[in-house]
Amino acid sequence: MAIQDVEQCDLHEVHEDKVRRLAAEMPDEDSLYDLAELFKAFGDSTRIRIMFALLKEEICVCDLAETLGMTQSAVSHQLRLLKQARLVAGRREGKQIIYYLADDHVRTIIEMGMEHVNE
Amino acid sequence: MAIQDVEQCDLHEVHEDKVRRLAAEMPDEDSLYDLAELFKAFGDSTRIRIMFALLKEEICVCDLAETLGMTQSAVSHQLRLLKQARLVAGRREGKQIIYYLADDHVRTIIEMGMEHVNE
DNA sequence: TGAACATATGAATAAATGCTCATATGTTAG
DNA sequence: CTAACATATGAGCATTTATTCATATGTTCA
Repeated sequence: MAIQDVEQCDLHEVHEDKVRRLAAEMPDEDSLYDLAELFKAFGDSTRIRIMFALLKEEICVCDLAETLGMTQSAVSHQLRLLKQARLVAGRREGKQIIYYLADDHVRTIIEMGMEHVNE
Repeated sequence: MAIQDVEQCDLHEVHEDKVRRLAAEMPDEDSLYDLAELFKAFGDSTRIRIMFALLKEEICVCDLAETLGMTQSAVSHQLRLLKQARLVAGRREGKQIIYYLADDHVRTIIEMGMEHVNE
C-alpha cells in the first residue's frame, strides 16, 4: 500500500498530493476577499429588499424608506454599502437623489439565489 | 400641478402611488429572509474558499483544513453553516466525512460574483 | 439670505458572527 | 473493549454589523 493511498488524515499523513493540487488552484486571496465582500452586500434582508425594489424601478431615498417601512437614516446607511460594492448608484435630481441598480449581475445573482431558495 | 407630480418627499407627501405599487410587488418577508440567509453563506472568505475547493473535487474535513491552512474546528463550524444552507453535503467513508457541493447553483452564483468583481 | 426639505454621516449600542479551546461523538483496528 | 483517529459542537471572546439618534451637508424657493 503506497503512502499516498493511506486513508489517514493527521497532520503528517494528509493526502498531500490532493492538498497541494487544490491549494495551487485556489484564486488569490484578494479575489476571494472581494468576492466575499460582494456577497456580504446581498447577505442582509434590508439590502436585499432595496435591490428588489430597484429591480422594478429607480427611486429616491425617501420613497425607498417609506416602501420598506424604515427610517431614512437606516436606508441611507445601507445604500452607502451597496454603493461601495458598486451595486447601486445615485444621481441627484433637485433635492432628491435617485438610486438605481448599477450592475446587471444583480438581477442574475438574485435570480440564482431565488432558484436555490425555492427548491 | 397635480398632487402626484409634487417633487416633495416628506412623510405626508411621498410619491404614494409609486410606494404602494412597489410595496405590493415585494416578495413575502420569508422569501427575502431566506434569500439573505443564503447569500450570507457566500459572504465570508473562509466559506467561499471551502466552496471553491469543493468546485474542484470532494474532500474530507482534514484535507480541507490543511488546504486552507485552518484548524479542523474552524472548518467544521463553517461546514455546518454551509450544510444548513443546503450548499454542501457530506457522506461518511470510514472515519472520514467527505464533503461535496450539494447544489449546482453554487457554481453559477460564484461565477456571477466573479464577473462583477473582475469588472 | 434664510427656511424647509432631502440625504449623508459620526457615535453609540445591541446583536450577530468567526475563531479558539476543550471536549463529545462516532468509527476502525488491534 | 480500548486506543487512536476524524469530525462535531458548546462556551467564551473579540470583531463586525445594523439600527438609532443627533447633526452636518447640500439643494430649492421665497
